[in-house]
Amino acid sequence: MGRAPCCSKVGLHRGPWTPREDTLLTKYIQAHGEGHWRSLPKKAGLLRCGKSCRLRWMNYLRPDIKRGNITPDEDDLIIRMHSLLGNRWSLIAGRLPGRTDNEIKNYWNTHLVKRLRSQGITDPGTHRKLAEPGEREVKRRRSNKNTSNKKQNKSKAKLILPAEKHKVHLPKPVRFTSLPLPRNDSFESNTITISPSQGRDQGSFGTGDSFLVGDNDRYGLVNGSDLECQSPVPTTNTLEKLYEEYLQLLEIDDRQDQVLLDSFADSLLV
DNA sequence: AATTGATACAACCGCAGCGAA
DNA sequence: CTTCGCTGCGGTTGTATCAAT
Repeated sequence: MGRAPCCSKVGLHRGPWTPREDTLLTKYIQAHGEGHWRSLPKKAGLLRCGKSCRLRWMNYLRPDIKRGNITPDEDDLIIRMHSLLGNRWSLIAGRLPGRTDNEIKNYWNTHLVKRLRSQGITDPGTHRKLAEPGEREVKRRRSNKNTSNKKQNKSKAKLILPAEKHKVHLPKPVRFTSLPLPRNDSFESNTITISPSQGRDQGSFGTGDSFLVGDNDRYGLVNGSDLECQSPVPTTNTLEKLYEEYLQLLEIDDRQDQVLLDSFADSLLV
């Protein structure tokens, strides 16, 4: 049983991506578009698994990714959407322009779970104060992965912490443009110039007409003039729209109509 | 200054869904 | 209808960085 691994792991790079790998991947996708992940690494000259390339692109290199701290509006939206959709991170991410499912998942696990618990919500997974029998779950597939390891125990221990410790983080580099990249399409209108030898200074962030791609000294600068610079942050209007949409859903939720909720969730997939 | 623990997030893993053959 | 391969998703792990001691 068991499928063959997505690719032979022999001789492939793993772990953090280097600026050179990022450049190779970006340039290849600029030229050939997304997709065909399996064959992409070879064609792009990367010693990476296709899956790894896809992940790197989707979560980090895509030009429409917005980096930077989650805003309070986004924060609230994530909580509301999670209460409706559960751990369907990709659906939630789909409603937060520029945010990736991985980012939202991480944010949920590192910030929101703790915060909800500190607010007395003992089960952030269901947003309930007390565990209730027969609670509905929007669980996807896996059911019995009994991987209780030290990490998990550690995480559980963390969740007992009474209050979130507030930390101030430097803003992560921001990618401007929300143009969706059509699959297998070229980047003609989305040219990115990456020069790893330039601007290795986080202080460059947001200054002049250039901004960082990536963090700290690992990545180069992108010339802002080469990009379609659109609002890096959803406008208040956008968020208000989303709020309205979900307030309506909350009304539905009040009626505890799971069928409707599920159909809504399905509609998001369209 | 060194060590230890906590935190954040990038990256990996394995499985399910889906379409093509 | 079945099989196979690719892609996408969510859970989990690894590790760099920061804070506390």
